[in-house]
Amino acid sequence: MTRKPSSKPTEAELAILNVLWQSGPKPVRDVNEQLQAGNQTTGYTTTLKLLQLMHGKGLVIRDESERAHIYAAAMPKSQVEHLMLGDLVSRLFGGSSQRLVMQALGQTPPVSRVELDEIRAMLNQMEQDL
Amino acid sequence: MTRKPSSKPTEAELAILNVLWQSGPKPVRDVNEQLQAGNQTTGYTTTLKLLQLMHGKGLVIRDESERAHIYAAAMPKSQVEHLMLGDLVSRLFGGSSQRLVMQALGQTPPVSRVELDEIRAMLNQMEQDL
DNA sequence: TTATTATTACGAATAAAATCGTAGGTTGTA
DNA sequence: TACAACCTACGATTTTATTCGTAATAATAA
Repeated sequence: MTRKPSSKPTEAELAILNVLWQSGPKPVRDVNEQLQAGNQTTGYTTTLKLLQLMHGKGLVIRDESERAHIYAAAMPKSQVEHLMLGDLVSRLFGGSSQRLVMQALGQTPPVSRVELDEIRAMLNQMEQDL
Repeated sequence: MTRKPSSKPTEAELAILNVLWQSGPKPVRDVNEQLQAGNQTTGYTTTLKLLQLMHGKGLVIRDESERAHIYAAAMPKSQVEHLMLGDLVSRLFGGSSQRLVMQALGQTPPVSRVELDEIRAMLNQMEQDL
């Protein structure tokens, strides 16, 4: 199996991916425990099943060399961020990522002066590359 | 009925809200037709049912004074944008809207020089209010 | 009036996502 | 060996979202 992942992960799948991105490759048990930490109440076999489904979809890869399979995210987090931002931009912001950015900047809590400067730096960089 | 909407709309619900935001209050038939325009293939009663469910959730309001009820979005688009951005920020960007903004700026296609300036203006404005 | 058409309400079918229980097998340990 | 703990696989259930068909009624036209 292991198809190429073209569509965005579901909610439960994203929660799992977050664990894998944060902690690196892990067996099911560890993934499940870390989910509990985030006040989830997911049974072990639920997490297992989800990981198996995600493997089928190509969202995760796994090392089966040991009895307890080790799962890892198939895509870097930035790629899923890109996917999901693109989705939101097209479904809610009429395809304009600028509009998304403007709206996001207006969110509470406001970003700090330092963060504003970092964003400015990025804008300048982008203008260079333009 | 008509509870306060606290959670984000589903995909199909968002498609309907987009129509209502764009065209203003409309009867079911018009909403359905505009959905078709966006290469959907949704039966009339499907749209009707969705609108009824959305009404129950408080996502839309309706004027029942005429036989054909007139539906309207219950929230301004900006509020749903806020809701959904907040959701994405917390689920994928560790609560940092700055990270979301930076990632969004890196998206293709890149924003234009004019848009960059508009974003800069917004940053300056935000710094004022800080 | 009668027939056609439009509209709501709503049950029910279908689809997608998430959850769980159990069977079957491996490993570790007394 | 025998028992307990652990693991995968996977069917089945539950929950949520989406879609559709039909009945009841109102408006409209012939």
